[in-house]
Amino acid sequence: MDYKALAELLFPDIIKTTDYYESIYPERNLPEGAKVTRFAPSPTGFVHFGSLFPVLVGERLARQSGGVFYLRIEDTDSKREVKGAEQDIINCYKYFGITFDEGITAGGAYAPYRQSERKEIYQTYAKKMVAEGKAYPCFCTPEELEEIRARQEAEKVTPGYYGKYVKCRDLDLDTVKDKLEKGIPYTIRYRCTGNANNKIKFTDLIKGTIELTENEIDHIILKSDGTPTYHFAHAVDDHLMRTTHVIRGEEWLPSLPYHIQLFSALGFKMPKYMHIAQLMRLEGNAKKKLSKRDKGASLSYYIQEGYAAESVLEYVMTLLNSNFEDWRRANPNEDLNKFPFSIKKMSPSGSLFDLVKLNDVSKNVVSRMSAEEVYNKLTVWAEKHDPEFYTILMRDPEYAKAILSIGRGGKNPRKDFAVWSEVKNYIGFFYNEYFKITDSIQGDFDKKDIIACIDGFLETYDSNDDQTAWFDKIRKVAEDNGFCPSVKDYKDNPTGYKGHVGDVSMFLRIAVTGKLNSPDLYQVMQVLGAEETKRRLFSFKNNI
RNA sequence: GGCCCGUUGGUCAAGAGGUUAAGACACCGCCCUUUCACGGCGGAAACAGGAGUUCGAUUCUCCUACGGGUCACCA
Repeated sequence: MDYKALAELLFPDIIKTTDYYESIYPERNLPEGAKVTRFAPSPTGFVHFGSLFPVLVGERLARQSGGVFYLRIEDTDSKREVKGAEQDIINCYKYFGITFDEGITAGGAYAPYRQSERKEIYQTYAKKMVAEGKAYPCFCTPEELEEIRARQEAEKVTPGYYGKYVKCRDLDLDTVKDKLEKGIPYTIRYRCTGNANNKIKFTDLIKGTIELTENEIDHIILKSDGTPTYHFAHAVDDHLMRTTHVIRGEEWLPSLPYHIQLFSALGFKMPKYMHIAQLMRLEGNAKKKLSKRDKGASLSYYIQEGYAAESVLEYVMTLLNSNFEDWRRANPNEDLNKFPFSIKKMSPSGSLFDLVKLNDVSKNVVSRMSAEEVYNKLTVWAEKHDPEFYTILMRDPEYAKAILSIGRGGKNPRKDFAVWSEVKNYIGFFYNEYFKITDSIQGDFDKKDIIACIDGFLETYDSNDDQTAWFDKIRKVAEDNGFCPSVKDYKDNPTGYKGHVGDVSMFLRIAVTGKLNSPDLYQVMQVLGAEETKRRLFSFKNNI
């Protein structure tokens, strides 16, 4: 069989050689140990939360080693393509602070980074394989393939195009020419020399040494429209773009034996592989893959809810590297990127997504931010997702920041909210648009006493008092009205009083904030201002 | 079904042939406290099961169970 002639017959328009591509995409000139990683999504219009895992691993590994992290779009399946998806991907990751050194927007020396624009490259390599007898055209129709599958199912053997089930492996040149002339669609298949009875050993950087069954199937490398399948594109691109570490989901593990053959058939050096376990969620008692339909499966969900990018990154990092939380405790204010990310600390098994933990992590992250920082991020979020609140926040930035400063800073900051969408609930009462008495006084108190307490407070309230003086006055008001000035004393003798100073505080709190619970009332009044504080107190006692 | 991967408290997880088997989240109790948070202290809670190797196994080996992945002209 004249394979060279066959190659010319199939690819008459391909005139460049693989040597040409090898020379224009040379080995990268990087320092020793620098890692080249990539993120290679398909533009299907959905950015999965789980994709953050390989992305973050790739980004950290590359940046930590002085290497390159690039974005490659795998758009070889036009049927599944969604327009605008590319931009979604970029925007989504941008929000989380993930940037790419090279890719469809940044460009780079290994362009194009969109697989649909690399057709000629794939065909050049496919042509070479045909010329070397390592690939061949297959004219089988979908019906024929279905027939084969049915037969294999009946015979209870592994399905696939291999062994005695192969039809087109050794067609002679004239037959091929004839079919080509008739315009019969065809694919290019890899001529596999493997045997499923053989085992191969492989070392994955996360999973360790694993034993796999050799591939024996003549997989398709080029589809009938001339575009490559994932496997072939993976081999060609990751070789030509000089990827050193392939980081992907563990769903690729079963096709690894085939990839190994492909790299070898093409004469490529194998990259290192890291297969990351899937993120699960709990359904009843079963772990399920976090799927498209699940709330929270999409990265955009977190943007909408108003999770700070740092929060999500921090949470993902706790799942990725088991010692991250220890590091964080030792370095509470350090930049996340300073954490020495290590492959060795990655777990080989899949973890369960835990929203509660995410929220806890997020509360911690937000509590470490300055009021200024919170204000900035909050307004960016609100502008898009709560325009009314945004306008209100923008009206008086200094006031908003003063509100956000309450309980912030110091050793033990408040941890009130995990997401920006919660903030309005916490601080809304500072704005008259949102201020409303929603809670009612707890306990059995005489209306007259409540009014008397509020009046008593109003008489002596001075916004220039410090917190101690302020509270002493409340104690005094309590005492004057038959309430115990000390909660402890009250508990010893509950029948001797109408209530205690805490109850008086509750009256004031509800009058001023509308709620039973609030941040420190003294500071609330300070921020609110004497005038508004008094106005609310008057209004409350008059309407009680 | 074949092949592959995995299995330490409810969750994330550390760990080593001999440990009182860390820590975090959640939960419960107590303390602090004018509320809520914060913080502090304490509690309950785990090596999937069965063989084998070994003086000794949760750690090594095998089997079983369970969970997951994959078997496309999708990635």
